[in-house]
Amino acid sequence: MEKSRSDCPISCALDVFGDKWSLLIIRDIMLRGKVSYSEFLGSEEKIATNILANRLSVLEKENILVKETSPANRSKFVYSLTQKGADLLPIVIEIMDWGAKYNANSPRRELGKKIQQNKSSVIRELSEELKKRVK
Amino acid sequence: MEKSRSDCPISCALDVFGDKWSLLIIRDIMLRGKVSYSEFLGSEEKIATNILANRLSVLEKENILVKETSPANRSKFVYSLTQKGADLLPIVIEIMDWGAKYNANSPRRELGKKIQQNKSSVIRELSEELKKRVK
DNA sequence: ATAAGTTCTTGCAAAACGCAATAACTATTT
DNA sequence: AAATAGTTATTGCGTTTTGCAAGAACTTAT
Repeated sequence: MEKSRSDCPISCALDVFGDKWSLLIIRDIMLRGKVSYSEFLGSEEKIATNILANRLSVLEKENILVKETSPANRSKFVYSLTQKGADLLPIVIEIMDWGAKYNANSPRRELGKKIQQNKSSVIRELSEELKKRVK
Repeated sequence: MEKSRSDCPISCALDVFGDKWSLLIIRDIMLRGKVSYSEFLGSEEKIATNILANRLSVLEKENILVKETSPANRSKFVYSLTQKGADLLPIVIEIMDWGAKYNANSPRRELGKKIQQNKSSVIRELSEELKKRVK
């Protein structure tokens, strides 16, 4: 059993994804269609390989991600969200909205504007999409 | 200017509060009526004094918190949320909901149950409350 | 003066991070 | 079956951040 700092749900959640990288991996899977180690490595934030390997193993252990061999290429692995992982969607969307609102260098693109106009419908629709590929 | 990893709003947001402690301080102010250094130190998660001092200065520099001398006790400081800080409320509430849903040791109390029943009304009402004491 | 309360700094050891190199594994090519 | 290429890690090492204990700086109360 891992040590948790307290029973506060916020504290427990931060014990899992309270760092600078975990939610970016979640974002890549959730919003950018990325599924593999090399695709995560390619993201603009340039996560280091050892950090990526560590986060993937933590997220898998926490049952947020599932790792499977790719059906197309059997030397490749594919990472998918579980329902627990897909349920992070509202958090990711809220963070995206706040970040876009308060960072001048983060212009809102299609999704960002849609969030601004009707956040709950974005969450509802993306949630349906995610449901189709949840493991 | 601080180095930001990318212009992605999620990445920029995590550059600010993507750690295990910042959102717990925000929680204390937002939901628990805490306002002072010693009150933050007293929280059950037991943040270290140097980490607390560092996080408070970062959050102040990022214009999420404002530090003022207490009107009641002039040897004391009081930390308040800015509008930018108060706008973190939806994120905090969503994290709280997710944490309560997936952590068996986080029983839902009054607020947790209210979030489960009608999340958007909780956010709306608390947002109004916060607006009254925003700096 | 002394004591007590509050906020913050310093020193030091431990853990996490960042970067480069390279290993392990599978599939493909020669 | 040897060599090559692609994917997913692991290792080593130096830097940064964290965690913990001690105590300093400041204000107020006695």
